[in-house]
Amino acid sequence: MEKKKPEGEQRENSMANLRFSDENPAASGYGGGIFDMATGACEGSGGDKWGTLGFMDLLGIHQDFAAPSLFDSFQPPILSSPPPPPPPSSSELHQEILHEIQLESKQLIQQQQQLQGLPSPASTVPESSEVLNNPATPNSSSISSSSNEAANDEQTKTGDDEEQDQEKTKKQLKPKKKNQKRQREPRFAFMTKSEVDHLDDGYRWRKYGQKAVKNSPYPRSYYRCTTAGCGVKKRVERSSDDPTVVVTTYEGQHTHPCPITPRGSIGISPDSSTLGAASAASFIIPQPQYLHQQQHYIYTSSPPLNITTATTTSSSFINPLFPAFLQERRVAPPSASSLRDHGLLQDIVPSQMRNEAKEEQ
DNA sequence: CGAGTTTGACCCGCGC
DNA sequence: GCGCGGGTCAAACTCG
Repeated sequence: MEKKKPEGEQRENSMANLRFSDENPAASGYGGGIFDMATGACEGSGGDKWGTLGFMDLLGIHQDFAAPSLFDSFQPPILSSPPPPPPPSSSELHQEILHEIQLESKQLIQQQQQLQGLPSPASTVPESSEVLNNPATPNSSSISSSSNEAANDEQTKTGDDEEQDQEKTKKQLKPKKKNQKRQREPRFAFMTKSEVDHLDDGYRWRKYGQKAVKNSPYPRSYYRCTTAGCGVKKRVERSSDDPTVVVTTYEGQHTHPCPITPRGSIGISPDSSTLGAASAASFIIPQPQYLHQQQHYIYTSSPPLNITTATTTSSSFINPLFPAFLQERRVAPPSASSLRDHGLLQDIVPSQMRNEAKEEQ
């Protein structure tokens, strides 16, 4: 069995050059920007709005949880028009991300169309978000998580299942209801220029799988938050185009304060029930130990945020998926108009960054 | 001994 | 319908 490098050794360079990108900026009005930790300056579209923020600020030192009313203002991913095709010059990694974005957007839209008539602003929050944001309300109709499915299975499993059970023991079957699509939870992805695969974000993760990634020599690792009741997952993979870039995708929201960060409770109501009920932005990325390093960010989110105007008031924009360290400072998205003029990928990855990636190859 | 990792097998969704 | 690839499970294993 292969031995991992000591964690401490890995962390030394962790999160150097973080990048965040919106997974569907075309729909959300969000675009990428590179945040330079060393200078505090921001590059790329909308960078000026980032420029005044320090990294510690971004990481949510001044966290205050969003009130439900703020969440109500969150717009669902409704695309008025199909997203533009990715530019032909896109890297494979970015194309993959885009593909995922588009798929998820499509699925979410379909779900909304099916499950909702005329969505009101409050009800248009993607149901997948409700799942996450309401962990304490198992009666929520939107919940289709495995626990609920398991409960359903328990109820539906009776007589003729006994024979099947024997087969299942061998097949590791975890029967799922047909016609009940497995819902994808909201995602937040970011790219990290780092030598370390698994970034220490302060939460405790347990690796539950690893898969080889097609067209990439680097495997993708799957992690789950080890905190009981917290179903947050994250995928970590290294870009095949630029091995120095690690793509970390978070899925779900933490329902608990950061367990290992001394200041993990900063701004976080210790009452997790409050978080759940209010769909509070519990996606807290704590203060890592490597803040002194120069870091670049591109933020991403999924499902996409439908920021319909470029001037979406940063104070009212609270996405339950969006990391609190970005929300808390009301980080305003870059100009949406600048995003619509380009392909999705260009929105996700600022041109400068893409140039960087090319140069590095 | 508990927690975390590895790894092969399995399930499922999607594209062809 | 089939194959592929992504995602997950769980037994075996390692480590502290």
